[in-house]
Amino acid sequence: MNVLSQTTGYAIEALACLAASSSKSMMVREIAAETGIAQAYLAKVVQRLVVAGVVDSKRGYRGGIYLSRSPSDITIKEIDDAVEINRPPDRCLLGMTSCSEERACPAHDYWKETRESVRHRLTTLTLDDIVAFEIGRKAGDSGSSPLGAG
Amino acid sequence: MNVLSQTTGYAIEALACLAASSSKSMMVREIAAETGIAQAYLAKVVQRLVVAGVVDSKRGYRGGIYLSRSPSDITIKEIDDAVEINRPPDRCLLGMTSCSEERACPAHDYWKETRESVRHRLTTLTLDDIVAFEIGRKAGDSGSSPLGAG
DNA sequence: CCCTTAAAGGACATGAGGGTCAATAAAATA
DNA sequence: TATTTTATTGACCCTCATGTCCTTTAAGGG
Repeated sequence: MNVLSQTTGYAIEALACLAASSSKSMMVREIAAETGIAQAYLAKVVQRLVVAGVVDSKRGYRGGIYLSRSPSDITIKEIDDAVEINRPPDRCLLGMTSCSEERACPAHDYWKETRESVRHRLTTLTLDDIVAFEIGRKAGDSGSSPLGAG
Repeated sequence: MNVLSQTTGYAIEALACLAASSSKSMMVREIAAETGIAQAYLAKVVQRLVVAGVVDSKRGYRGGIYLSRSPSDITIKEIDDAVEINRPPDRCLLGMTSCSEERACPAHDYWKETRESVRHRLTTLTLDDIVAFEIGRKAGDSGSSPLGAG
């Protein structure tokens, strides 16, 4: 049971790394080194963020990428949408293809509410929250999560 | 955002079809015809259910498959476990590999609770509930779901 | 203008999920 | 026993997510 893909996870980690950096701009290579994500693949992921306008980029000498907005203004949902292009529609909770809005399966309404709840979290959570997580992580801290036990 | 795989969905539909049938036993071919699932693939899926002891089978002339227990005694979770062999562990809500129980991401606790809620639904919901769904479907009925709006 | 540098982009590799097809094994019946 | 029937099994194919490698394009600095 997964919500965001591993690739979207990479995007989040990379952007959090960028947002947490003291310098405004970073090279993909630096981010890859810090996060441990494979550089060549991360470059492809970053490309999608550039296309979506989440980050801006500059080529060549002294090039790199930088956030197009404040971290508090970039939601996880937005990052996910940027990365997951041509996303297949959500399946029924039970995986049944015969389940539809008109003829709901026994878990249909429950699942609809749950999906909506998750979607709400994703639009509420911003890069700032992730940065706090990353900082805490480096400090060996186990500080409380911004959203609590939900 | 998917919970059960398409293949598990096939298993549920097939078992519901079997449970709803007036005859105790059905051939895979019949179930495939009624559900619209590809026969050759359904045979493989059914095989996993046989191995897991959810259904029994008989080969040759007048052979077929039949439920090993009452439909009210077969949970969706059990079907899922039977089908999903070697299932990879659940990812963090945010897809971050660096998230763990020791150093939780900002959505960790929330996601843990949500996962548990879904798991509970899956262990509560039985084949009987699905059969009711299928029967209502054939009748063009839009009857209420056994579990309500959750 | 030439060289270096870093993002952009294309070609290809790999593994899992979903799916097909043909061969094999057991069960009933003629 | 021979034939039919149906589950079982193995080999193969397609698509997609993930990932690597190599070339191309733009931007600065000498």
